[in-house]
Amino acid sequence: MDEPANNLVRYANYVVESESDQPSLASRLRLAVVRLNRRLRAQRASSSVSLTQISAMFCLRKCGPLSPSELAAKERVQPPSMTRVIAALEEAGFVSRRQHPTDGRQAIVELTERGTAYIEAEICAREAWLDLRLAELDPAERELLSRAAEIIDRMAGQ
Amino acid sequence: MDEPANNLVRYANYVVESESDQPSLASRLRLAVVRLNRRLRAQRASSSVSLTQISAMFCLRKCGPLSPSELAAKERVQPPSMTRVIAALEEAGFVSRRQHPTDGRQAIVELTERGTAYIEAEICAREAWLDLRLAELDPAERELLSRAAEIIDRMAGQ
DNA sequence: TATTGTTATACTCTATAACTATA
DNA sequence: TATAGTTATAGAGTATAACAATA
Repeated sequence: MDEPANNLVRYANYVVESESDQPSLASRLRLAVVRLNRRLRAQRASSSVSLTQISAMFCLRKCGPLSPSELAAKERVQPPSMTRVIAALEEAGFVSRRQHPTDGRQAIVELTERGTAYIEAEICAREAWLDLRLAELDPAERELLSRAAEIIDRMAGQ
Repeated sequence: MDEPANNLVRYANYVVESESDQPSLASRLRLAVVRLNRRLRAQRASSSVSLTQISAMFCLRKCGPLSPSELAAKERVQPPSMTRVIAALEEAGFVSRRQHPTDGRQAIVELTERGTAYIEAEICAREAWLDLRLAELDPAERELLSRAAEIIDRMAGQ
């Protein structure tokens, strides 16, 4: 798994392969992600739930109840950031908090029925803009993005 | 170009195709982009230039000198947001501002020599994290991400 | 002493509304 | 009156540092 030399070789190959008058793959992927993220955040106006909050709720739905620290680690943010996300979700009634049965320091955060329903239903409407953009692509492009989403998420989770 | 009915059909097909126990492509792509964006922003600590500023400089390098409004439109942000980006870049000496020859209201923003050098050189170092992640992929995955970056940027630019 | 979580504080990115200067 | 740009202000998202409670 840990083969820096090999990675460097492959990296060199990849650089050499790229056309010299075009930005690197890293540059292009970064700019694409920055711009799509900006557009997605701009769609939040119609909803009271932010992208960050939705991302955390997705994580809870996928993983089940988690402590704030676990949730912060999975979302790759610092604990104080997650404190704020959880507080907002709790106030909205989308997650509940209870004490850990044996460790008084820990809390356990889980989706409420309302939070689950929100994630499973309202998100579709919320994603209308992206859904439309995706619908304008041809099936091969969507298939490509589907695999790209998997790779990107894997990279971001490292 | 404008075929909503066709898009709806294709959208329906795409929904039917997806596995019912898996989040939609829109959800997965959105979460992947949010998480990678977060990781990329976290890499900014070592540099004084933000992702947003770099994105604007890339645009200037690609398009040549632009007015603040044109730059804001291309980056899909509001003019006041671009005002701040330009001010920061100007203070850092990466862009310069001059008056439009005939229209006194307009300004023209362009990369300085220093800004051009920055974009063409220092970005590579700045993207070390993403470069490493990309180097760990196999060539087919990088090729896939290269095409995905193109599609994503096109979607975000609409 | 180490871990979990929160509070305090600050910075970036973005937006809208209101203003100034020019056309 | 319309356009280009800036200033004022606000809110989201994130971080680090310092603190409290528990193990």
